[in-house]
Parts: sequence; structure tokens; C-alpha cells
Amino acid sequence: MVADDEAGLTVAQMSSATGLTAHTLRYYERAGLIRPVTRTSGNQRRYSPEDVSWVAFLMRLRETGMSIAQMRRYADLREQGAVTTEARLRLLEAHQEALRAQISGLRAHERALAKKIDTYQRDLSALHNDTPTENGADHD
Amino acid sequence: MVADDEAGLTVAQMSSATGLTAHTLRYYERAGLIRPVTRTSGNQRRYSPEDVSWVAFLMRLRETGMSIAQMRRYADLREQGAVTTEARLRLLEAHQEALRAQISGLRAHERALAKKIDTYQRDLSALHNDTPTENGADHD
DNA sequence: GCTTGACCTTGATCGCGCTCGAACTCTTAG
DNA sequence: CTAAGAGTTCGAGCGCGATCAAGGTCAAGC
Repeated sequence: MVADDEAGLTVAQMSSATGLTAHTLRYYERAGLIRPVTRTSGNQRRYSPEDVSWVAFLMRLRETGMSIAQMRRYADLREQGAVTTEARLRLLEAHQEALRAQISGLRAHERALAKKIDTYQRDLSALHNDTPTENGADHD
Repeated sequence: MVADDEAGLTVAQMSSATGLTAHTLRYYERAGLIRPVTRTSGNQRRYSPEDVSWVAFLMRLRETGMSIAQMRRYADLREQGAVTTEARLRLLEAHQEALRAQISGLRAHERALAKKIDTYQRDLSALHNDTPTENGADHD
């Protein structure tokens, strides 16, 4: 069912290892995020453990909002070897900065939301206790 | 240039007040997020201060990842008046929960990224000082 | 009256990130 | 030998959230 002339994970195994679908794994390769992976004599992909951790790293970047295009920039640098270490570092630092900004923005939104929920709850309990406070829901 | 038979903000004024483009404001109205707004005799939109704060609230939801579809659900409830207060509260609480999860996920990613940046920096300074530590960049 | 410019509606188009379908190949089991 | 099943490529299609284009209306200023 599966040729094992070369060791490594099949695309299906890689899929369950990473959580990306086989379709998406191939798409990432086409998109230049994953370097053309080793093939069996029958032209099937075989993923190495390094591929697994690279994909995991890609997913981390992706889940923090990095675009495919920027991830490709990073992947291209990586392809060029150790001379690009500094450039990659700067890229990561920039992304970290963006990520921190994103987080603090979300936290601010969360606080605002909590406040709104509070006033909702206040008005609701007023309703339920039929407290005669004459001002009620004027909510968003 | 602008008919003022009815007071309120024009779509352009609304745009600069909220940061959404006029296109997007009209799109949100079509999408059922903003109830059909009052019109001048010449059929132009006039936004009230309440509209401004409602849009601001929508933007908050949007920026925290709520989909247009779910925002419409919320807006529909709001249209139905005070009887839906409890339902809206539940919706907001659910979103708050999702938001908190999102934030803590991002924070975890940020920590992982910081760690990776650290090892990059360590390897870089090793390179620059040409410290004879034999292991170098094997980075993602 | 005519131009100008902001506004209107409808429907098309876009960018992104997948996601899927069709047609084909390869390997292994029966 | 054959059939199943997992893999391959290529290109099309989708869902979302806008974003834009075309063609029309309206009101104010010259």
C-alpha cells in the first residue's frame, strides 16, 4: 500500500502528525513554504522529522497572523543558509512586535467587552427582580 | 453640496468618524449589521450618534474575530428589542470566552517565538565573536 | 441652465488561504 | 493478473470580507 524504499512520513502520516490536510501540505510546498521534499522511487513524498518541526513552526507563524507571502520570505531566507541568520532574526523580531501589539489590542477589546457584559447583567437582574429602576436596556 | 433637511452624519463623515470606508458602511448595512439608516429627502443616509457607537461596537467584535454572520445574528437580536437581552448576553459571553482562548493561545505562541529568538541571538553572537563553539545555526 | 461633486444602487471583482475534482500512477494484496 | 487504495499533478472553485465600477440622482454655486 505504501512504498518504503525511503524512510519518512507519507503525506497522510504527515497530515495526522501536523493537523494540516494532505491538500494543504502539498499547497504549502507549491507555495514555497516547504522545500521540495524527498521522494520515493514511485514519486511519493516522504517527510522527515525536520520537516515535521519546520511545519510546526510554520503553523505557529500562521496562527499568529503571518501571511503566506511573508512566511515564504522567511522560508526563502532559510533556504539560503546561515548567512541569512541575521535577516531571519530581524524578521522574527518584527513579527514578535506585531504579535505583542495584536495581543495587547485584543486584551483591550476583552476588557471593553467585559464591561459591556457587566452592564448587561446589571440590567438583566434589574428586570428579573422587577426593581423599579425606570431605566432599562438601551444596549447595543 | 450636502442636503441637511435631516440632521446627522453623511456617509463620508461617518467614514472618518469610524474609520470604515463609505463602501464598507454601505456593505454592512446591506449585510444586515446596521439597520437601514434614516435618509434625507434626497435619499442620502444620515447617521446618528447612536449609529456611531453601534458601529464602534461592531468594529470591536469584528477586530476580535467575530464573523459577519455572527455579528448579524447579534444585530438581529438587537432589532427585536429588550426581550432578547438575555440571548445577547449569552452571545457576548460566548464570544468573550473565545476571545480569552484566542489571547492565551497567542500568548503561548509569543513565548515560543521569544524562545526561538533567544537561541537565534545566542548563535549570532557566537558567530560574531567567532567563539569556537562547534555547533552553529541549525535553525528554522 | 449647467457643472460639480457627493451620494445612490446593483452587481462584478479581488485577494487570501485553502479545498476540491478529475484523471492518472504506483504499490501491494488476493 | 487484477483490483483496491493511497499517492500524484494541474487547475478550478469556494467562502469570506471587503472593494470597486458603472451609471444614475440630487443639491448648491456660478
